[in-house]
Amino acid sequence: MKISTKIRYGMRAMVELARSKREEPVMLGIIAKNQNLSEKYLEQLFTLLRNGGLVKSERGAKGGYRLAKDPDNITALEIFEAMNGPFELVDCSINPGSCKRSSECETIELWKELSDKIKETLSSKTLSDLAQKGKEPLDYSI
Amino acid sequence: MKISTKIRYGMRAMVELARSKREEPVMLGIIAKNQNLSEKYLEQLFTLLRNGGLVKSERGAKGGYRLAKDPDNITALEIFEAMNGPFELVDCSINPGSCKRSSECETIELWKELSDKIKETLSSKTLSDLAQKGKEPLDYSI
DNA sequence: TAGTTTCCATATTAATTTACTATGATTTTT
DNA sequence: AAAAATCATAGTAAATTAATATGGAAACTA
Repeated sequence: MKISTKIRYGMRAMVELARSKREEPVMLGIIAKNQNLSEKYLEQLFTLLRNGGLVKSERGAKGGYRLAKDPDNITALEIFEAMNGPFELVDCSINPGSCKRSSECETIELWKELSDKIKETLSSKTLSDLAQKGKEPLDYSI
Repeated sequence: MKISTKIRYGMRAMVELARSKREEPVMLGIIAKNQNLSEKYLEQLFTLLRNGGLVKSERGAKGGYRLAKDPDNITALEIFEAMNGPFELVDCSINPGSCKRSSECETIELWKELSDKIKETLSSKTLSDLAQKGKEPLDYSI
């Protein structure tokens, strides 16, 4: 059980956006360079963030991305779920039909409790919390 | 981020063992049948449990497996780690060299905290706790 | 002691998921 | 019209997962 790169990249990209002091939207090229990712791949990740309602995009030259909400109101769980879909450790906790043992299963409660703890922990952290760990705001001026 | 079948099967198999009221060791064939798994596959899973010091085996006819410790002294985390190796959500939390961004990473703390919460939750559950969820002890008499 | 029953060890494989790369269209500014 | 950016979708290589397959070794039983 590992955190996928997709989730880690998405989380870090959001922190970068939150640390930006630009008034203008931030181009993917900048973030891609800072995070050592290809711009094309990062585009896919930002599609997920956009679909999750966490960033807004502006197209064309001078376009880019900005946060869709105040970073105080964005939790790590939201970012996680934008990247990875609704959080669930086991399918049967949401859809009991996915496993025919679920009615008699002695371990389903364990996985439910663990899922709840994880969600609780992730939703207690805001993007502001994460962005403050970075030393200074990002300027992006050249 | 899902719990693998390997971990889930291992956890359930341990609960079955814990619920057994036999004095004799339990044969894999019984557990395989109850859990709808092939005996051959279950053998591999029990090798992991044995290497983890959680079960003891007896070979030959009348052989089988039994718990190596009192179920009060076996935690869900031990079972998890026997099946999946030492628990870590991200490599960089243990080996910072695995990611060259780790010194400046704003999210590493998040993953560490989450890892700790998960370990804490899993180690607070004993095999006894899990076994009690099952209605009655298993008899395996024919 | 021959045969059966059980666990032990390792190799192989099919399916799925992950982590991208590639191609090209669309929108906006200059 | 050209350039700069996002948008959409297809394709793919590598890794991981979830098994199956094959044969051996130990212990009990007739």
